[in-house]
Amino acid sequence: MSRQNLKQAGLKVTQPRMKILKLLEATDKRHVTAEDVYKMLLNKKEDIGLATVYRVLTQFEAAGLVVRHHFEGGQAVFELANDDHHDHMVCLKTGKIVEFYDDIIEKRQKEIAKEHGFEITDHVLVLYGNFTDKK
Amino acid sequence: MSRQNLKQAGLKVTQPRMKILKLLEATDKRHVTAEDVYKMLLNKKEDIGLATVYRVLTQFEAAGLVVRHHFEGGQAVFELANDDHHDHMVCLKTGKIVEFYDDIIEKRQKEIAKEHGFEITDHVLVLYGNFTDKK
DNA sequence: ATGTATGCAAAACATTTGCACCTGG
DNA sequence: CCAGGTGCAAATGTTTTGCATACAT
Repeated sequence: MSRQNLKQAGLKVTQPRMKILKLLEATDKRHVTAEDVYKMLLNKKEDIGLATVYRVLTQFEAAGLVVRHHFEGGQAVFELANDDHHDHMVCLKTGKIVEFYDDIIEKRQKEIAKEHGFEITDHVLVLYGNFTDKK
Repeated sequence: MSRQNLKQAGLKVTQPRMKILKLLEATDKRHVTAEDVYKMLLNKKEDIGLATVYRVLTQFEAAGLVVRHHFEGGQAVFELANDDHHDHMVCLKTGKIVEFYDDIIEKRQKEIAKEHGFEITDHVLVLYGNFTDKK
């Protein structure tokens, strides 16, 4: 439950933090910008400043509750962190984002890093393009 | 030769464009920010505005002469485009960037895209971490 | 000549920060 | 009560733009 997540993260359970976390859990958009969150809160008549949204999301990121991505286009997008790692496919036309995970790629990355005496702390794999199928 | 590249790209051969292109070809740093370019030009007593550097780099990108990357940390970095695609390994401590290419990963990306009815126009794979070896 | 490029300063963005006030435990 | 959190406005850092001037063809 949200309240627990915040406490575990060592964050005081305040209204803004609770509201933002719940919103992230409730929304059907897995990937949102700080501005998105801010506007969604405005629509709900919640009175939270944009600066606070940024601060809270940054704290959530530090706590591992959310992941911040820098896809194309200035704004960073945040997604609720779920246990498993995954990469992204971003449609340049519609903005649609699909997540995927591939063991072969993950394994090769580790091998390649080792070959270069490199220790991976994180990685980003994003495919940009567009969906061609019916739907 | 630089002059040709510009003409082929449909860009008028002006001093700023020539100087920036030559600088990119001459420097040993493959990855530079707009600010880097601007400062390098200042050091050479070339009088080119930062705005022009941005404009020119953006045109070069559109022309396929350079590639723009958004690694961690606000600024975009540009690299001279050479025929072959490659991915990057970025050291979070030193900023060192190593390029690599792996057929297995490239192939899997295409397969995965196909599985999702997705047409890749571009992709980004960056490993963040740090080099552990001697050097 | 003449349409395009440039330089400068100002604007535009996304994000961060300073500070007085509010709030959770 | 009191450290920490919040809102607002102002600051920041990067990139873009408007406009008068300069340049390439």
